[in-house]
Amino acid sequence: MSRGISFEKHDHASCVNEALDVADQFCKAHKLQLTKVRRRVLEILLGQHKAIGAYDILAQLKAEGLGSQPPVVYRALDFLVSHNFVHKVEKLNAYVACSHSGQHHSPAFMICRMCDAVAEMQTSPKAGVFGATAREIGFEIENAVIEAEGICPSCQKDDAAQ
Amino acid sequence: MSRGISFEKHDHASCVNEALDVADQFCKAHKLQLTKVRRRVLEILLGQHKAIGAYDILAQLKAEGLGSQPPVVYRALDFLVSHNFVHKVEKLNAYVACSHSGQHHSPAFMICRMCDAVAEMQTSPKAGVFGATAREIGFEIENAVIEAEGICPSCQKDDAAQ
DNA sequence: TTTGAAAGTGTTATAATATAACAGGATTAA
DNA sequence: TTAATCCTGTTATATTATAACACTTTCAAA
Ligand SMILES: [Zn+2]
Ligand SMILES: [Zn+2]
Ligand SMILES: [Zn+2]
Ligand SMILES: [Zn+2]
Repeated sequence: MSRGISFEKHDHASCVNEALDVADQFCKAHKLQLTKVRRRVLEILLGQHKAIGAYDILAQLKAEGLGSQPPVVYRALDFLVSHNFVHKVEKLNAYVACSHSGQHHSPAFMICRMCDAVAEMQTSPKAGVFGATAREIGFEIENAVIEAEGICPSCQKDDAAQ
Repeated sequence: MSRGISFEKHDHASCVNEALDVADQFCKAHKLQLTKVRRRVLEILLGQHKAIGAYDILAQLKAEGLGSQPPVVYRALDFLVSHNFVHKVEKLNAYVACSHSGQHHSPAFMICRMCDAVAEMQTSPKAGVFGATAREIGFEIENAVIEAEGICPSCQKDDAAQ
């Protein structure tokens, strides 16, 4: 399982650029069209390690003259989600850029309720006690939503400093 | 961890009655008002081991003359959820009666995408690999959404029978 | 047993999230 | 270059959820 990188200090500019590069290459390789709108939505989401609502994204697109109606952003999100460039955080009805773009994987999230930061990590839903119980009762897991809410390391420090 | 009882054949009438009894007793003991609307919403949810949307519940209440506007059902759901008689299934934006009423616990769900049945089981979010990783990166888990989608045993059988 | 505070309900209005449907434009592959 | 496919623009509407305020019920203190 990978680390929750978004909670750690890192070179975010190159974090964004690398992810965009990966997306460009993946789409080229798989003959997918990473169009202007789609690429821009991904870029907006990559801008922050937070989950952003569809209508907030839409507001940005609008300001940039890149489409003004809900279907525009929802279609872009559908594309990005279906190819795993972006995930939906069900608990927030909001969307977050993937930290492991292009690969099929089962994400899990840790959501800070103070600063709204979201860290993604990888899971194996069929492993562990949960998977064992599923097998035991004969339930075939196809995909899993795993989202923990709590407080991130940096907000814990801030809290303690008071 | 308890079994996914809703996927198993069981005496559902007594399953409902027991849950209502537990709720009655819990509310009495904790001086909570399990009012007509609240009790009826719980009963409707207990009727099926499925997640039901707020507006579907509202439609039933309406038909029974028990309140006709959204806030009525959302307030009842707020009460029932806050006391753990009911859980929200985030993936479905829908609500399901708890199978372990009255006790504080961390539910996890298995949702059949064919018949919509929902089975609840108990988890310890802080245990396992996920919890370990959270501790490692210093994230304090307060609560977790764990919802697996897939196919329940009975739908698998039906499928195979084709 | 009044009476006042707290909790619950009824209702109107509106916010927030998401999709259906169809016309038109761009891209791709014959 | 043409047909098929995919993408976008737009209107309209569906679905889920909450704010705000008036009124009623419940409960407990006086
Ligand atoms: Zn970054
Ligand atoms: Zn934080
Ligand atoms: Zn039952
Ligand atoms: Zn099923």
